[in-house]
Amino acid sequence: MTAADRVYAIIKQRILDGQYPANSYIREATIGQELELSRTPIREALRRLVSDGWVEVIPHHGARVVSWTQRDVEEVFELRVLLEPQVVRRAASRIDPSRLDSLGELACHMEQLCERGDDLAIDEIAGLNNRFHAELITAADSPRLQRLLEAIVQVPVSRRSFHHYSGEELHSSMRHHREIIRALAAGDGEWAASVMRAHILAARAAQLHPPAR
Amino acid sequence: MTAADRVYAIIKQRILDGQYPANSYIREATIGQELELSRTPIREALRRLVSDGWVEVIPHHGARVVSWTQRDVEEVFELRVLLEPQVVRRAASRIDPSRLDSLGELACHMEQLCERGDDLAIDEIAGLNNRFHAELITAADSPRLQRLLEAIVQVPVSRRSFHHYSGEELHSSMRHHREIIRALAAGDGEWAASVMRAHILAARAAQLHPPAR
DNA sequence: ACGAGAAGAGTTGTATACCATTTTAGGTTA
DNA sequence: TAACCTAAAATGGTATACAACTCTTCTCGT
Repeated sequence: MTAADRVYAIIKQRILDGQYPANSYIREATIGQELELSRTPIREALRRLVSDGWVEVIPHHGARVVSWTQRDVEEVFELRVLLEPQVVRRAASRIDPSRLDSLGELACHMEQLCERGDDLAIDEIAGLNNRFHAELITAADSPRLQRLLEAIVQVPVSRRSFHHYSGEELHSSMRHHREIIRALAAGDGEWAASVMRAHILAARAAQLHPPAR
Repeated sequence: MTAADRVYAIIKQRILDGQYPANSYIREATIGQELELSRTPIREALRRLVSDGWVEVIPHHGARVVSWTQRDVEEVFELRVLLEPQVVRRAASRIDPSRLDSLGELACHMEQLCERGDDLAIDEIAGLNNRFHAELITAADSPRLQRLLEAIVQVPVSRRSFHHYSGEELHSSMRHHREIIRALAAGDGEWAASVMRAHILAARAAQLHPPAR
């Protein structure tokens, strides 16, 4: 792994952490001094972040962390509704039993955390949920589909999404996981895709129209 | 236009020409000497080509021209079947009359060329067809959808695709264009999406199973 | 003869430097 | 007060030198 790769990962992580807030500028010299690197690998990392849509460049002024509007969130959900069902549609005919098992374990773990229901548990669920989706993408065995999803499913959107869920919505999400596993085990891609579609649309509804609590 | 821009264009052209064959390595120093530039702008051009999917970088080993397998082509069509209908689904409720007019002109122009039927005309049709799809994407007004499509619809796939068409397939493609325009004029996104889906699936069939001629 | 390991060539990765361009802030002047 | 000018600071583009890595090949020991 080269220095530019590391810088890319570090900056991305800091954007996710909120350490680099939206609309803030990332100074090449500043981060270069901090990591004890020259501007060269920093610049390369920033270019990649630009082409991946994490930051935007204002000419002669710098690299600014992009800010997300409501419209951006809607655009992402619109695309996820198309692509994530395709993931499981493919996975249904390709997944092997061992991966089904690990999906089951993830679902089980998430359900247990769901019973606790506190904020920390919800954070953990978010992490496990990401792993769940990542396993599915691997099972789908389509590098391009994976790349597209990674390009649009910015974690800023999904990271704290479960905090928008009501208890009912959270349980519903868990049931979706189980049903997707059953559909995959049955090798039924359309069934799995339908559940996934509902899963994403439910997430969208929770995100866009947070229930009063 | 910077030197890096020129290098980008030159390398891309050479890949299309076959001057840089698939799986061959593009040496930074070699092309640098040839164009009398340092490695810096060449590197930047290569990085851009990587993010556009034309070449891939093996760390410490070099930039290799990507090779397309049958599977890659299938993957791309699978994604286009999902995304391109979404383009027109959105466009149906957003397109304005002037753009409908220019789509009509493009369709008209393509139909005239279609009557000629020689190889040169078919090349021209390919260019106009790209413009047709580009207009639709603009009308869809979704930067992310646009980015995803640009990321997967590599010209190596679409460039010579019309040469695979039989006369019947070519005329069918022209009728699809007209029907998409009618559906958009009617503001019916699902109609337009269905035709587009057929349009892409027809292209896929022509590409994957060339008819005996 | 054969495998392990080292040396070397070739290539990419990074540091540093230079100048141009542009923006911003601050100060000056009418 | 307002317009203008200037200098500082940052990026943008490129060149060059050196460091680090990979792969190949050749040697050496068994």
